Amino acid sequence: MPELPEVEVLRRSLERPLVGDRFEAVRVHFPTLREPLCERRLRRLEGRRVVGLRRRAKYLWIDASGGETLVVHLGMSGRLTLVDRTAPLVEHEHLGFELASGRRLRFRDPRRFGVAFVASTKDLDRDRHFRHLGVEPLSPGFDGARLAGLARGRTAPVKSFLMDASVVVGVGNIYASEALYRARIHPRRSVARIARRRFEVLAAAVREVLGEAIEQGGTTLNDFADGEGNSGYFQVSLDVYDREGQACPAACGASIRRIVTSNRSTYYCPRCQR
DNA sequence: CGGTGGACCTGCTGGC
DNA sequence: TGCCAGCAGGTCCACC
Repeated sequence: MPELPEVEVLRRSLERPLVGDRFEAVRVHFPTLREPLCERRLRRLEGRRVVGLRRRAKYLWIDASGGETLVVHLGMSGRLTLVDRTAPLVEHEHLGFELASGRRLRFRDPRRFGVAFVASTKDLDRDRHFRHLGVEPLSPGFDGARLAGLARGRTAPVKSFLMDASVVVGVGNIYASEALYRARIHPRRSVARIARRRFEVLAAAVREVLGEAIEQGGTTLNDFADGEGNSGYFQVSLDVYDREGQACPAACGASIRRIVTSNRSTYYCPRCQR
């Protein structure tokens, strides 16, 4: 489900309601996620206030008072929503945080690819989940020169390269296809055969598509929703993703094609992208 | 080291 | 109508 824009939309939607609230009780209902939930660690949040929300890659960091941070990753199907504390448990509700305000932060994840844990705030950057991560695409350090440098000595298809979190974070299967369409680069083109100038175009395309998706509230294909349950709108602006057989939006006369690269569906225009 | 393909899970859809 | 293969927005790891 969620790539960088969806996690950022979630972060923004939760920031106002959560900051200043206090964790009163942590309930682990079903600990089996990609990494088993550690109830003992999670309960260290009890009694602490929320002081801020940050995002790193596709992870949400909820900083609590006393130097502890709740880290959440939504995997493919995870949802983090605010509900009334008395709302009934739903299927696949693994975890709930009861808040002093009378609400509950509910974490539900049918496919169980998500992650939730508590770590010391000051150690986050050295945590095994984060220490290998590459550049944030919306940070000033991300540009064509940086991408070209990271591509040096590599031969992978550009789509795999864009989705490699040790290179650049947050770009998943939807936005990789979309950025490459905007940059007019064929997804199978080796990064060894991309000129410096085209890396500038690609970096700009990545920034733009992620930025626009955030403004539109993210992409809701099936079930993405922000912390208040609102769906996104960017799905109507997707140029190629899941549009196999449809006319290229540039009206070039070709239709969108679907191929599989490293086990993921990839969409592109065979005429516009070279 | 870089690159690839499969494993991990449940649920929905489309074709027969 | 009902069944089932195929596919789904992520990440990690074994293997070449």
